Amino acid sequence: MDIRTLCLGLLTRQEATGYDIKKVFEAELSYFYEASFGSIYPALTKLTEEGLLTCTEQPQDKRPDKKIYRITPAGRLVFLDALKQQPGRDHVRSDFLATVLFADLLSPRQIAELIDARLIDTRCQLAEIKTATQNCRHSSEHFIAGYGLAVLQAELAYLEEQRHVIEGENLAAVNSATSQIAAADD
Amino acid sequence: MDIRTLCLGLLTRQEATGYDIKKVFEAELSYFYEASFGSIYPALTKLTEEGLLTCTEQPQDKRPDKKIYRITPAGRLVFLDALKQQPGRDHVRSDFLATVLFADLLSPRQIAELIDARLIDTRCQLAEIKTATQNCRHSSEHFIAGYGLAVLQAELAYLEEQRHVIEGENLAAVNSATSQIAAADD
DNA sequence: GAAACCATGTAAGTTGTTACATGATTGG
DNA sequence: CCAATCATGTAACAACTTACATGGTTTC
Repeated sequence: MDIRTLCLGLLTRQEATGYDIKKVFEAELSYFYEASFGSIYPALTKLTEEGLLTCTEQPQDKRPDKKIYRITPAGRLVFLDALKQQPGRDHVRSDFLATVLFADLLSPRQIAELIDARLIDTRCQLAEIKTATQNCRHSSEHFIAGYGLAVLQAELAYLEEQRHVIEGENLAAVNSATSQIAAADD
Repeated sequence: MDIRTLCLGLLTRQEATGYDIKKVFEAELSYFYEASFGSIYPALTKLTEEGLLTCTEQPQDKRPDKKIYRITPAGRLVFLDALKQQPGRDHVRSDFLATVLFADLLSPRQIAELIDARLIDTRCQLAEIKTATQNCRHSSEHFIAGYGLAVLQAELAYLEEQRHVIEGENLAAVNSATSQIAAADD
């Protein structure tokens, strides 16, 4: 699902400005989607040209006019149609794991720093999701936030329990990782 | 880290053809990266032009020549430098979660099908990683595979335990505290 | 007084995918 | 006999990011 379609979807919930939509991407959706103004504003403009949105300009003192977008019946139909498509696989892109893949080219200290930073950032992300969840109105938003929390917590636990596998450079490390994978078979 | 850099990194391990590299992306890296031939082949060509790789053509009967790439000392330096950059946040893009976000627009049956398909696919992905792991030689590869397994298992558990939140037709209990949004929908 | 927030938008650039082009070989 | 595997590559396209452009307001 592209940004354009997601914007349309968010507008099935309530009217919003481009700025509002950006905030939703940064909060509720931050775990599984990202979007910059450079993709949101053009998407809204084009959806409006196509008759899927309407736009009301609300003048403001000493600021650009606020453009409030609302979905049209046609827009609703188009979105419902997009929603019926069966979703493909998730796309995960992790610079962290790509770096870890080449841990043998880094010093133990660099590896330790890498993982420490990751732990901090993951905890930070957990806190962000928890904060964002307080504004959720739909049960589906809670479900999604919970999904993100479950994944991040699993990552934290794995990192804490298994970091020694890449931090220590001995053979025992390999055996430990292997047994972890074997245990997962159950 | 872009595909180009990852190709360079994979070639620090051992020589390979573009085809070989594609297989690595489909197996060991499948959980957290994707790459098509359309990005791999041009990347290898360009890296070779820049002197970071060498290429040996090995003629084959009734097939295109096999092009075997090897990393140069310069290539190794460039990669090590890229590896020292602190990795940014993961990028996750999930059509599934984007769809779930609008679960209230789908019928209970559609939601059930959506989740059933997700469970099947997640189990399938788990199996794929387990299979791919059998070829791992480095402890870091085991670590990464374990990471993927840990995340996927957390997803499975969450889905199985929490699917009722979005499936239940009687959402009143879940929503009661916070649902004042009906007015926003027309 | 600096940072963050509010509010919009565009243009250039990056990065990647999909589809096409070619074509033999092997396994179920 | 059809699908998958082996093996390379290009061109058109899609989608998104970054940086630029503008500038007042609120909060620490």
